[in-house]
Amino acid sequence: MPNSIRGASTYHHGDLRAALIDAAVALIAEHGVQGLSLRECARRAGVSHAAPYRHFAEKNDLLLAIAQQGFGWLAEAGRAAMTGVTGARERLEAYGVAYVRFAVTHPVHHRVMFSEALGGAHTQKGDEPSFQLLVEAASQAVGPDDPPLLAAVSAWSLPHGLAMLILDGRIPPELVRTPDDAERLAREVFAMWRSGLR
Amino acid sequence: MPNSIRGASTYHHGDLRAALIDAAVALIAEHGVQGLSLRECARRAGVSHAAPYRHFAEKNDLLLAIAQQGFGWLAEAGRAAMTGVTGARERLEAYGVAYVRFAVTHPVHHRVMFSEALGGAHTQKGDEPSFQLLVEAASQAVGPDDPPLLAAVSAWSLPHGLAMLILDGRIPPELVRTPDDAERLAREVFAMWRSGLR
DNA sequence: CGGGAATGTTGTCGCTGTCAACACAAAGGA
DNA sequence: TCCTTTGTGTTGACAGCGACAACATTCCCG
Repeated sequence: MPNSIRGASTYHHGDLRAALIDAAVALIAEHGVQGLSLRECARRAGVSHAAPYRHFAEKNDLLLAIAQQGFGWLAEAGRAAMTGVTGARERLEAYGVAYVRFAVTHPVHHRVMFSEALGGAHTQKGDEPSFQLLVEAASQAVGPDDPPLLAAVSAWSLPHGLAMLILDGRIPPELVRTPDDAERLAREVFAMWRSGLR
Repeated sequence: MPNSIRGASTYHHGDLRAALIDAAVALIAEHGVQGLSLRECARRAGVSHAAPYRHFAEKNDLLLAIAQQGFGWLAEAGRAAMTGVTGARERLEAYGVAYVRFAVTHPVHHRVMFSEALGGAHTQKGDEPSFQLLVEAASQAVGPDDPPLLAAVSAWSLPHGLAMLILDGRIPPELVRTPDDAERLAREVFAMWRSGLR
């Protein structure tokens, strides 16, 4: 029972872990990953400066939790985008478009998921579901003898690069005002690689 | 006359600005952008903790200097890779391959160039030479009526995404042990988009 | 009802970015 | 030659941070 609901201030917060994650996401949205501070998160959660250490051994663990949340959402979005799509290449493209939309919809999560602070963390191993999804789709898009990994890397690089460029503000903002804009741009980029830039 | 050359310790360093940049690059290579510390840079340059402020108004300005150095090198590498290549699409691909090689050869610079800490900085405007180069090449690769910006974005996204994935360690390391490996991988990814993943 | 086990607090440490005040050195005009 | 100006490096200070230890409170389960 969080304080904010109860009104009265209880010694125990109730769901401090989730509150800290939310505060961290908000803080990163305001001041970037570099501007994240455990003490400020604690302040916003109405809790003392050392309380976060009961839930996260160190600052990076908080970032890791955000990343895990993001990878879960991404796998979900990718799965949803691919259901009903039958052609292998169409599935890859659907995943890519959903990838870009996810990045634009959850910019903080996407940035944290691929921030270097998580260097040696769990996402390095290929067992991330969102990545597995991609490799599966890729393996069906190439011949049985071709290395599926190469196809997966190829199919991942394009939406990943586009998403990064958008988040970094390198794409003219009028092209990506809304998630729908970003999705349309992603489709156009895919189309360009399918036809024009051959 | 730097202290290290003179042997004797002189009050004035001689080229502290460059020394600080080099120290910062080394530090980031060891501990990531988050692990960069002006005081540690000063220590490694054999100088007091506040000396860097005579050359950089704040920490971000040091990162900005690294980024500018990187953008210069990138434009240089891109120009070199495209000279002698005549076909418009071949030029775009040559730029992309050089882009990936640059990122692998100067990982710290590439990471800083696209780190969020530089948010509102100069690289946002499209007047970066390395970006101009890309737009020019793209405008020749599409029909005269097609928007060159879209082609540029498309041609940028793929190598940018691949470079990011490599730097983040998301590509199996045996594929990218050396810059030559990375360059080969980049060519294969381009080839895959040209033929297979249509 | 009682005693761990969680969870939150207070206090502390060293480190950092940044500023202000001061010290030294090089350059150039009198 | 001297002496002032300007650039550069130093010392000292302050607040904020991550992290730890010691302590307080509450929850839960036997």
